[in-house]
Amino acid sequence: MSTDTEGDGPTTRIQREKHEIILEAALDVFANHGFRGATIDQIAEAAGMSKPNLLYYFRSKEDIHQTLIARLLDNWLAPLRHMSADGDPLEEILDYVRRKIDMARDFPRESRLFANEILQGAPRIMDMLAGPLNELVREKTTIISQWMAEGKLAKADPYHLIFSIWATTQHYADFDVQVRVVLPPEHSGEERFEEAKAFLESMFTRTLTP
Amino acid sequence: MSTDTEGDGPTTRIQREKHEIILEAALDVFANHGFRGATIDQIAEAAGMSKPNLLYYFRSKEDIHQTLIARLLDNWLAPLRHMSADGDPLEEILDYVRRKIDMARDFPRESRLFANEILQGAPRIMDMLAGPLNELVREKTTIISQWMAEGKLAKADPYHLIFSIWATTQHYADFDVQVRVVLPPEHSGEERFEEAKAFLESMFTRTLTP
DNA sequence: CTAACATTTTTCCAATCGGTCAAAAATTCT
DNA sequence: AGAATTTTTGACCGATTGGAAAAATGTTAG
Repeated sequence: MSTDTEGDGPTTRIQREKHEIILEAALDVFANHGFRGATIDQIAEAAGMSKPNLLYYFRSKEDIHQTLIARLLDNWLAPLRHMSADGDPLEEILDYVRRKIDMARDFPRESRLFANEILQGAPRIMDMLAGPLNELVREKTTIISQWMAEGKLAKADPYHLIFSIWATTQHYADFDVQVRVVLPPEHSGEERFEEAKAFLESMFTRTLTP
Repeated sequence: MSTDTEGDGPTTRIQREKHEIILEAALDVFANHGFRGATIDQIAEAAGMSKPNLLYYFRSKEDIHQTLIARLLDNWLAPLRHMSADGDPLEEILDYVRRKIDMARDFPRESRLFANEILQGAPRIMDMLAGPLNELVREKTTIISQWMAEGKLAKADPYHLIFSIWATTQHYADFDVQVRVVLPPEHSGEERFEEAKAFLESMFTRTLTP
């Protein structure tokens, strides 16, 4: 029978492998061309198989994309979830910044996939934004506000603080091409992520130190 | 349809008007769907004309897009160009931040057009990035470094400072959907730009005050 | 009015798109 | 081994795409 039914039914070794290969290839293509810009042929070629063969494993282009997005969202919120009310306030936030920079370095395609989705109006993830993300942010901004009220952090709008963390960190993945072209040659190696980390640590420390 | 007014130029008047209408419509479509995701039919419909009629004014979809990009780049670099070595260092930078936020509010489609282009690897504006933009940034980072060396600003990497300004300000245009969904209802009106401005002024002031 | 020109519409086309289907090939099961 | 099942392929389809051609419709100058 076909394997593209939803449930985690009996999947063979080949099926699991091919699914992985396809998703890996699709991540590459979707991240660089967006949903509309990507073609099944492109993904199939990147995955080393024919288009009908790919469609044997996934019902449709949407199906692949949705699977990719669903996987992404888990890891995407992890760093923010990790922020704990029990830790040292500044250190918790700096940790969050560092983790996000690491993600921009280690998973740039995932970041661009997400960025593409938001840019196009987030049609496929609006529920997640309005639901889990909204709630998570509300929860964490509450913690941050608490810290500020207790004098452990300088007062600032916690929502815009989070936006600025998202923006600055994801920028190094989403606008990587621009960053690399603009940076002078002696800084355009992989060390730009460590430089960014240092800069952002300093910026947010100054911003949040009471 | 057509016509009104007599013309000063034999053929230029109507053409200029239609060109404007088309570019305005195309900006809307390109910003929301990307280059590949946009169709000539969509643009034509938004411009209130038929596809062949649109193609009478522009040779191709690329032609429209390139015209749009070329126009954008002028205004895009204007705020950074405006930064002067003669002004008060901190105030020059805060001015830049404010102008960029204003642009995110007043020209979000242009920002998303640009973001789309960079996300896709900047194939059509690589020359501009590697040329004029690179040089402009080099020029301004030199000024900033000078200010820091003179003790007028706290020391920080000027390139990453500029990146953080780009990222935080453009975020409010490019990720507008997310920003609106995440912000609590009482903050999701148009005042979010003023809040952002206040937050970013504070952040960059703290970051750059010696 | 009419000729010259500018604009618009109608019709069409080749390429590409996402996706189907039946049959071949490979694999697994007994 | 052979049967049953899974995987792969090739041939094909309808819809959409960017775009061309040319006729039809204004518009304007003489």
